[in-house]
Amino acid sequence: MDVKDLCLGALSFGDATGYDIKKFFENTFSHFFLAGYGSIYPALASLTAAGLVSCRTLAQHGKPDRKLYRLTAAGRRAFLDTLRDTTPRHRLKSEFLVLLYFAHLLAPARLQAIVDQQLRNFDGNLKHIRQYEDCCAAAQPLSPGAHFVCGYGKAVMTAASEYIRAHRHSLLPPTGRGAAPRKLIQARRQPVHTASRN
Amino acid sequence: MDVKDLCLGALSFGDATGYDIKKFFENTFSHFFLAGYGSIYPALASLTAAGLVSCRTLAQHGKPDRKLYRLTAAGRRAFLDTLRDTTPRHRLKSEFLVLLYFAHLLAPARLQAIVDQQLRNFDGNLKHIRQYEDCCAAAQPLSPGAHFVCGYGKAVMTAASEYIRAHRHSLLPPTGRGAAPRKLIQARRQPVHTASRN
DNA sequence: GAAGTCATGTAAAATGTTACATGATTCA
DNA sequence: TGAATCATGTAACATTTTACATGACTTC
Repeated sequence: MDVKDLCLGALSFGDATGYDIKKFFENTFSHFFLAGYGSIYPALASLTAAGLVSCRTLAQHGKPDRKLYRLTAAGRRAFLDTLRDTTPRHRLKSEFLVLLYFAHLLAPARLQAIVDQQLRNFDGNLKHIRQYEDCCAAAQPLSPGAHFVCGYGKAVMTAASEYIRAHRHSLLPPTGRGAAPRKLIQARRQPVHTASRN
Repeated sequence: MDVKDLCLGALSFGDATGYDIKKFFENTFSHFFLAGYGSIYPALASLTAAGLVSCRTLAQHGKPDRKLYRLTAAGRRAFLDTLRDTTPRHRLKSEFLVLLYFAHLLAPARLQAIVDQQLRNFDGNLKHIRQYEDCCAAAQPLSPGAHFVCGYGKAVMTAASEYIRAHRHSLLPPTGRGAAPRKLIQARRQPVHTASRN
């Protein structure tokens, strides 16, 4: 399932331009699927060539023409096929966790900054989801799928935040006012024969 | 942060072959970073060319020669620089959630299968993390980073599982013994003008 | 006056996945 | 006898990211 398929999905809710589709992705999928213009515009071009979407060009003054895309019957069928056949993968790619795994090689201040930044990100994402829910719910009730997915995002990010807040101390060397005078902990050089056998 | 950097990280725990490194990734990073041979072997070749790792070839009978890689001083420095400079991103890419977002276009049986499969995956991953913790802890206490990252994985996947178990019914049309005789719910055709403006 | 929004795209570079190719040994 | 483990790699393909290029209008 790639950006092309997601574009079909976005268009299943109505006609849109590439720009609109990016907005839609940001509002709706931001916490589990992202795409930039550099993949959306080529995807739309390729879908048009394949006859899965059609395109009406609307002239504008000053700005580039708006290109309004619409699902064709073939496109709708293709999307349903994708939904039927796609293997539901679920992959996390986290430099954040990699860095924390190597906490013993990081300066304490760096570690602090990384953790704080991630907590802010989660807070921002949570806020974003809540806004999306409120703003959509004002217009019409969210579809069950949208509702489920928002709830999932909130549940997971809340759990992640709580875990981080509860356990961040275990990564940091004991420091600060009231504690014992700051003792720099040396990054232990690991012995060079853990993973090898023979 | 790419596979090359992760290879340096793996080698920071000791010399290893490409094969060992893949094992290491699977044991250690599997829930937030994966790489296959097709990216590991080229990465090691390129690191060797760049002088960040050195390579000893050990002949074997029948099998291809083992190539034992070791971090060079430059490699160790490069890895520390990466740890210092990498922006800690954290991205989920989930076809699972995309499919659920479009629950209204999925056959009920398909929806069931998707959800069940994902729950099994989470259970499997949780088991995998627990085994890793137990097996490592038997040898030596886990590093704080490793411990934190395992705990994070468990916390998040547990929350995800619980959320799914608690809310999956909201995706499925009411069905089954005891309930009202199965009433097929038609996938509502969405009107075609939600996302467009103008 | 600066920043943000609307609006399109291309091209190069980086990255990663998949399939292929080989083959002995060990375990059930 | 078949599957799994050990062990390497290449080549083609797919995909994504990043930077570039343009430019008017609106809001602070």
